[in-house]
Amino acid sequence: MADLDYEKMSGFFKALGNPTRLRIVKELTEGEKCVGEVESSIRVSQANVSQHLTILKAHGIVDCRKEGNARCYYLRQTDLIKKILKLIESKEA
Amino acid sequence: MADLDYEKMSGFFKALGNPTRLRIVKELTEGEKCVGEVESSIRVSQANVSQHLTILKAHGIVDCRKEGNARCYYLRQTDLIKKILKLIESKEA
DNA sequence: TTAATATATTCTAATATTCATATATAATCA
DNA sequence: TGATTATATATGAATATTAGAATATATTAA
Repeated sequence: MADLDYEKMSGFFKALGNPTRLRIVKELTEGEKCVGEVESSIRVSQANVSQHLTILKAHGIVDCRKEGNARCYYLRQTDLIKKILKLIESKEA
Repeated sequence: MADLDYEKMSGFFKALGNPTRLRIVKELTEGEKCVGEVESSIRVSQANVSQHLTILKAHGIVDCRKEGNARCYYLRQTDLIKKILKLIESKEA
């Protein structure tokens, strides 16, 4: 196996290593949502949601598209993310 | 599904969200190693390795046992960790 | 064009992380 | 016992993260 890019790999974990971002990601496993929808479902300020989405996007976890004056965010690799979350959720303490 | 503990889950990701800790974890997927062995394989100072191992232990990722005056660290859930790492490693950019 | 809506960005203060240095502890050996 | 080996912990400086407040931008509606 070739050398792993630990910086990049750890960056992925780091992006998920914040409770608010994890909640956002979990919301998006249900499907694409715009910022306002995420904001109201997790009850975090619009600015903060936007900041976290920017971080998730920078790490390649989400992407977005415009729709009117809204921006719809979605997971880039839904299956991968779902599998990982499932593994962690099933992990006993 | 019951409410998820996002603090705890994100703590798990956060623990893996550092390149040095990820390298340590990767080393331990090969089997139990004592601090000195980890130190020489990843070339990080003893104190720093110890600090990172303490963090990994606090998040339930590793545990350790004494053997003489050495301490052997091992993954608590080897299969789970291996599965997760494999998923991430196979993920395209 | 102006107003309203949706989202992003900038700035700041509080807090957390990281690594290095120095020191402490604990087990083994002579 | 004292010396050595292996590991852990305390401290501090540099840096990063976080959330909130204020403001900016972009799209749509009037």
